[in-house]
Amino acid sequence: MPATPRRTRSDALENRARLLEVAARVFAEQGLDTAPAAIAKQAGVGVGTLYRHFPTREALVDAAYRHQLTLVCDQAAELVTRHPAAEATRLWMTHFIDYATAKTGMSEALNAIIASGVDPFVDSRALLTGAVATLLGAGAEDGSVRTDVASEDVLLLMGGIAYSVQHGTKEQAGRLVDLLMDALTKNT
Amino acid sequence: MPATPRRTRSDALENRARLLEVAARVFAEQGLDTAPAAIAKQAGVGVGTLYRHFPTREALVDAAYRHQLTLVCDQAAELVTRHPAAEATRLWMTHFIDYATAKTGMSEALNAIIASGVDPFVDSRALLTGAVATLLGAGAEDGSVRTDVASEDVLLLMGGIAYSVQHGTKEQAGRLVDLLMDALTKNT
DNA sequence: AGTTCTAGCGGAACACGTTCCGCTTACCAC
DNA sequence: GTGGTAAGCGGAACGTGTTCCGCTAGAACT
Repeated sequence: MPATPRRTRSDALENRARLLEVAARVFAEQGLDTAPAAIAKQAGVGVGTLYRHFPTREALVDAAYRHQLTLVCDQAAELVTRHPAAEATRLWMTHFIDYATAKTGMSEALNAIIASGVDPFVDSRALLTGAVATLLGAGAEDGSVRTDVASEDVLLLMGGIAYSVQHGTKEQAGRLVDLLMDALTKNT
Repeated sequence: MPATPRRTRSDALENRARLLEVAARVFAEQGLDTAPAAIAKQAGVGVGTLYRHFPTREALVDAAYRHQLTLVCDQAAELVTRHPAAEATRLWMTHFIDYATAKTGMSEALNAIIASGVDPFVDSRALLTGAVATLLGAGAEDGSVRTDVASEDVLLLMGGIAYSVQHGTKEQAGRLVDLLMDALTKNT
C-alpha cells in the first residue's frame, strides 16, 4: 500500500519557489489583492499551477510572509535576554507594529494570520503565540507583567491594532500599544 | 442654477425601503457575503437597482445595520445616567459584544464599520465614536477613567475585539473587554 | 387628461477568481 | 537508452460580482 512514493518533480519545486518569490515581491509592492493571474504570469506558469501549489489566497499569503514572520518572532526571544521583561514586551510590540507598517499588504497579512481560524494559518499563528508567550512568561517570572492574561488574547488585540494601522496613523498604533502595555503591567 | 429639483420617484423610495428590509433579514440569516443577485431578487428588483441605491457592499451593510446601531449607541447615554461612569462603560462594552455576537454577520459588519476608513461608514463610525466619547467623558468627570485616551483609540480596540469573536469564543471577548477596562480605569 | 422630460429600471454584457481536464514531461525500472 | 506511468502543467470553461445602456413610467406643467 505505501509503495514507493515517487519523488516530487524538480520542475514542480522550481515553480513553487518562483511563485513564492514573485508573490512576496508583488504583495509588498501592490498589496494582497493582486490578481492571481498576474502572479502566475510573472512566475511564468499558468494559473492552474498557482492554485495547485497554493489552493487558497490565504495559503499563498501565509507562505509568502512565513520567513519574515519567523524573523520577527525570533526577536522576542532575543529581546528577553537583553532587557527586563516589560521593556522587552513593549519593544517587541513596537517592533511588530513597525513591521506591520513597513510594507504594503503586511498589516493586512498579519491580521489575516491572527484573526482567522483558517487552516493554512495555524503554523504562523502558533509562531506568533509562541513569541507572545515568551514575553509574557518572562514578565511573569520577574513579576512585572500580570499573569492572568492569555497569549492568545494579547495576540488578538495586537491583531486589532495591526488592523487599525491600515487606515489609521502610526501614531495611533503607538498609543494603542501603550494602552495595551498599561493593561498588561501590574498596577504596582 | 438650483432649478426645481424634481422629487424622488415613489417607486424608487419603495424599492430602496424593500431592499433595506430584505438585506437586513438576509444578512442576519446568512451572513454578509450573500449574493447581491439574491437580495435583489427577493426584493423584486433587478441587480442594477440594488447597485444604484447602494453602490458598494459597504453602503448596503451600513444602511442595513444603521437602525440597530443607533439603538446600541443611544444606550451609552442612558447607562451613564444610571450608573457610575466606569461601571457604565463596562456595561456598554459588554452590551456591545453581546450585540456583536447576537447575529450572524453582525460582528463582521461592526468591524467593517470601525476599521474601515471608507466613506459610506463615516456616519455610523461617528455614532460609535460619540457613544464612546460620552462614556469616557463621564469617566473623566468623576475621575474613574483616565483622560489621556482618545475615543477613536478605544473604539478601534473594541473593533479588534469584535473581530475576534468571529472566530474566537464569547468568553475570550469578555476577557478582552476586561483587559481593556483595566487599561482605561486609573491605577489609583 | 395629455404631453414632455428624465430619474430610475432591468437584465444583458463584461471582468475576474476559481475549477477542471486532456496533454506534457520528469521520474523510475529495465 | 527506452518505455511505462502518473505528477504536474496550462489555459479554456464556469460561476459570480459589477457595470452599462436602451427602455419604462412617475413627476411636473398646461
